[in-house]
Amino acid sequence: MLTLKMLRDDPEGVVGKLKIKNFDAESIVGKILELDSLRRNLQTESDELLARQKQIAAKIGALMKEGRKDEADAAKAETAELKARSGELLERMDAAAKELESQLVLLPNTPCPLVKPGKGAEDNEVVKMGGPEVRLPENALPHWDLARKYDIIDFDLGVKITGAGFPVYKGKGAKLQRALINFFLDCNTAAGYREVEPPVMVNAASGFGTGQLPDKEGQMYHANLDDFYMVPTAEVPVTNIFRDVILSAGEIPQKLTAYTPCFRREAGSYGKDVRGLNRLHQFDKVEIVRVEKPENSYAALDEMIAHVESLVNKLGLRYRILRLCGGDLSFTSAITYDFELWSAAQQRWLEISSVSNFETYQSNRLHLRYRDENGRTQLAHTLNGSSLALPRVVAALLEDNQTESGIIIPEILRPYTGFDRID
RNA sequence: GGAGGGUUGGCCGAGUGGUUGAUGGCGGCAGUCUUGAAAACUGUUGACCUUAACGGGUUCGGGGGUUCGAAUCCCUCACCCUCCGCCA
Repeated sequence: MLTLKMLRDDPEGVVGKLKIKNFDAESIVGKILELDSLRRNLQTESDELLARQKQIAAKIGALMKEGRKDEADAAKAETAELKARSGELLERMDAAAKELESQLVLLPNTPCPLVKPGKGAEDNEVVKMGGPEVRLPENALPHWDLARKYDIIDFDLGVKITGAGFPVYKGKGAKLQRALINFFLDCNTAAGYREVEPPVMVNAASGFGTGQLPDKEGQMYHANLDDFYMVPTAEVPVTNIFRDVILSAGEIPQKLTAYTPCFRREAGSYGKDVRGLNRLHQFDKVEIVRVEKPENSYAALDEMIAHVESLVNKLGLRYRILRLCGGDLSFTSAITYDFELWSAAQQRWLEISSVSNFETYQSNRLHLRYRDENGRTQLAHTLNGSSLALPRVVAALLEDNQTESGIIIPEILRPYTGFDRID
């Protein structure tokens, strides 16, 4: 969430920036500032009362020690009224703080200056195109037909076992998944990211820390009995490693990578968007997460983009990089670059990576701080990116590399797959 | 799942109702000594809220209660440990 300081220092600025996200923050910001000053006044008042109560209690202690019981009893009477008043004040203060928090959580992150206004996906800016042109053979098939033809991904079997969106990978299909995961992890660790294997279920505090809760509750699978959530992305458990942490000067930056299956309810999706591997309820993804000092976070973002681009290039796939416009930015992001692969058989771009800087939006919720040169604690910046999400990489790879004699595995993956084609 | 024992500052560890935000040790930082380092000695060293500042307040796993006063008593939740049961 946004920091109160930001809102106090420059409320108009925040409202203006949020307009770029097509978010009208005017009334919420006004309410927050009102609640903030109310809360602060109540606190000052209540602090004074508490200070007096403490003084009297200390006096009573001293009197009791000296055996002056009558005087102590007289002092006790004094506190009765103070107690009642401060009790009431605390209640009001608590209510104001709660209300303030509930309003603050409604505000999305402000976009950084590079983000342009726009309504939605159609206004995103293509910042780069790369990779070879795709030339398909006659009668090229979409990946769901290829999957059936070579018996490598079984969507119907997944429906039987669980439901739609839970495919079963078989044979070379399963091996390809494992190869891609290992390939991506190896590339990431070679680039200095430390590998972690986190839990794939998280508690509510973690969901709140990265911003999935409360507003995106419906996107996560929830285990009622234990109040755990299936992770929608490794970002959640990995970033929460740093919840309530103060990093010392030597511990920042942090660069982590993790593979996890990801679980998304995707309520409301339908049609060609969800066909085959295009949108699943369970899928595999390798993620990179960074914790940076504010002054370094944009350089880190550029590094992450270059790194993800290097992965796509190694796979030899046609891609483009988009800078999302304000209207398409996620709630928590200050800036996001999307990577998309060209699916020639489907004649559409498939999103395979999203690289974002959250600045202090997550760290404020997480209480993730670091100690600066002066020994003061400051909120750190968090960033993350997919590197990469498997299903659509697999979709594009199957479709774009299909030939009469089977699907050609990119050279770089062969040590991982142990085969050079699927046929 | 059953029974019992725990949770104190960066770490270890005292503390069972009255200046205890908390003895002591380790670690960190600064200084003395030393050519330098080590050792020794001295000092210093949590976080958060509020304030222009002085100051004030909160914080001994979380929440609630008793009391003039709670790290200390009571209730409750979470987590950890031990034993039993179950088990990849």
